[in-house]
Amino acid sequence: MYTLKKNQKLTLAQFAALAGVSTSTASRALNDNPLIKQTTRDKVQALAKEYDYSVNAAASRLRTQKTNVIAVILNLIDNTEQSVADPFLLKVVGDLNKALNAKGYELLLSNSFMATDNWANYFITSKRADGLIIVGQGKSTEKITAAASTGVPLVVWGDPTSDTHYPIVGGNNRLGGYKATTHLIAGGCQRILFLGDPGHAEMSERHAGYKQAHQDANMNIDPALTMPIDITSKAAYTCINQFIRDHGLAFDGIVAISDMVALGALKALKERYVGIPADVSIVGYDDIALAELMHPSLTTIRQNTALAAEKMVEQLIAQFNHQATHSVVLDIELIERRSSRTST
Amino acid sequence: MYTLKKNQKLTLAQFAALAGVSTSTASRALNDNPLIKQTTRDKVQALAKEYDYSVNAAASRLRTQKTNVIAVILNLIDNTEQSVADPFLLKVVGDLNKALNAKGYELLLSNSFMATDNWANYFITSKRADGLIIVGQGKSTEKITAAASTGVPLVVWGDPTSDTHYPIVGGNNRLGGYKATTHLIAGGCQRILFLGDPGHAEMSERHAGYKQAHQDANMNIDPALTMPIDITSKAAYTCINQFIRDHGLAFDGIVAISDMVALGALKALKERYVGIPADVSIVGYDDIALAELMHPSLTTIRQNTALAAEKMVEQLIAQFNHQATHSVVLDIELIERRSSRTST
DNA sequence: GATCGGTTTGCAATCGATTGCAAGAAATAA
DNA sequence: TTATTTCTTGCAATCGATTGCAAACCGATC
Repeated sequence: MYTLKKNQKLTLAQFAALAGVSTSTASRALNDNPLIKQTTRDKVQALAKEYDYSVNAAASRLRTQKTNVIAVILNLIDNTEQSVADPFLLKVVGDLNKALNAKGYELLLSNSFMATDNWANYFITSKRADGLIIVGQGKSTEKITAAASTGVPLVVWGDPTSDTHYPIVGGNNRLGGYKATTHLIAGGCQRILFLGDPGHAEMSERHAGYKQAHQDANMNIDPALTMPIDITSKAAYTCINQFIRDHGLAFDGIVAISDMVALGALKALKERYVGIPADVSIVGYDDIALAELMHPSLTTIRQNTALAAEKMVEQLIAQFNHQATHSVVLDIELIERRSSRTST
Repeated sequence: MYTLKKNQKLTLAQFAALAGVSTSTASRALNDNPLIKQTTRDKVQALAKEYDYSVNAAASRLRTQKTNVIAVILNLIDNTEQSVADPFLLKVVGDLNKALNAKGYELLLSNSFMATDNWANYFITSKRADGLIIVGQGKSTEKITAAASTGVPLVVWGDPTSDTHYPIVGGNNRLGGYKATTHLIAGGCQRILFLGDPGHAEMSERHAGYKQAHQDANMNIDPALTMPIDITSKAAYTCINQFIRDHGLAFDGIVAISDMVALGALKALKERYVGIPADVSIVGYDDIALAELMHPSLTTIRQNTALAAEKMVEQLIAQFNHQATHSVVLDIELIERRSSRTST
């Protein structure tokens, strides 16, 4: 008994012998196949626990052509260092992990720097995973389009209004940009900086919302206030410093493309003793855990990543079942905190 | 030609036929086996690219009994919500991803909540991964010990001074606690709070450093100043508020167990208009990206996670090669910023 | 032209679980 | 008792790549 437990490499055949059944019965019993009598199933499953037997995943995957693994690819923006350190991205990964596990899938983590260029080939054809979840559209969507065109099941976190043949899950970016800007305008801001690169799909939508908000308020839009920077706090910090050096404090509000960007801006302003929100109001994006901890706490647009993760998994599974899929736009929410003046 | 490319499911046999060689030659050529003539290898590899052929990982794993996958388990502290959102943990994951990829391994992400209780069995025996990297010792090390006792290759991120049969990689926690505390004492602090639960291995070491620093400075240690809280900013926030309500501002320094904890404390203090560092100095731990962005920027103990990740992978690979392994203590570094008074 | 040494290639068994099909057991009907 | 139906179970082929061993090949030497 004991020695058997120690013997790690129980094979299904050996285990079936122990249980006194054939391999087919053993296999079916372990998979709770109703073809097998309930009492037999119970007995076999109990024995499996006792002997620490578990199915060889490699063999099973070879035979069934299913891996129950989903590859999650962090599609970082190429040259920049938005990097794997971005708390928001990692939060998404954490939520995906939870959502996938809930559906019985495992999560294989990759980023766009490693792996090959041919995602479909590397992950799917070679049977490493059953589907792809790509976090971020990057600046170009070439690789994504290429993968999708091979018919590989995939879902993207990005801007859901993009017109694509694959489903995209994301927040309502235009509304987010709109709400953020409107909130600042309501608080009395006249000249609002937009910190983020509109060349990127999601950012472009937010920028559209930013412009819309100006129009609706009959304010004209100064293109010089749109700063196309990388999505990092450092870029924001540098940008604000540079801007003030060049033009003085020629703004009274900031719409930042992420909380990290907002924090970088905040730091630059504080160092110059600019009052927040007295002199400049700031709105971030994402609502990462730290937004609330800042001083002043950061007004921001919250994205519901847990729900997003569920939706992504849902859309992916739909593809496995050959059901129709569609992009999903998630509601966003303005979280008012202390970094912005309240409407008067 | 074109139709062939579209036909996704090329098998090695079919591919070999295309290339005009046997499966064995094809297989060897793809693996750069020197048995095969160089020109043949080149030809086969070129063809593989052209036809988008890649080996079926499931079949390969079944045959070779190697997966080239490492399972990374976030060993969260059970009841609390240190959660997958902790930036430090996720930073470690990001670094591990990089270090593993560099050595040709893929990263399967799990956390202690999912999966089964029997890690060795679930991941290794069932051939899902070749080894385990466990991030965090949790509050009990039962599962780890159980897994290690089966002889499974594993490495732990935790307190390397723990006496174990498996290698642990981690920072010099005692020195970290010591340096943090000494720094505060040098800055004139008299009553220093310790925010973190000494019941946890790493924390216990840091606490030992904290005590040592007091002794070396001939200061006595007030046990009432040690606050055994969860590793979350929220717990810290609550704790500080409670403490001040009960005892007033009966401290002038804080050693926090993580930057997140420090930030929670910081928030509570700022809300009460306590001057940082004028009234209270704070030192965090980890040096997450946000430490620098805080206002005041956070003095903290930096852990070199990138190096740690490399060391962990190294120790794991050593086990694959049946070489001796050992725990690794990494240097830590005090990063002086603005949340603490400088030595006078 | 036969033989030898060395290089290059191919045959066929193997890894372990799954599953279509068919046989065996049990239960019911005639 | 035998025929028929309904449950259960088992046989054996299959998934696709790898690799020990042996065969084929090449040029050179005797």
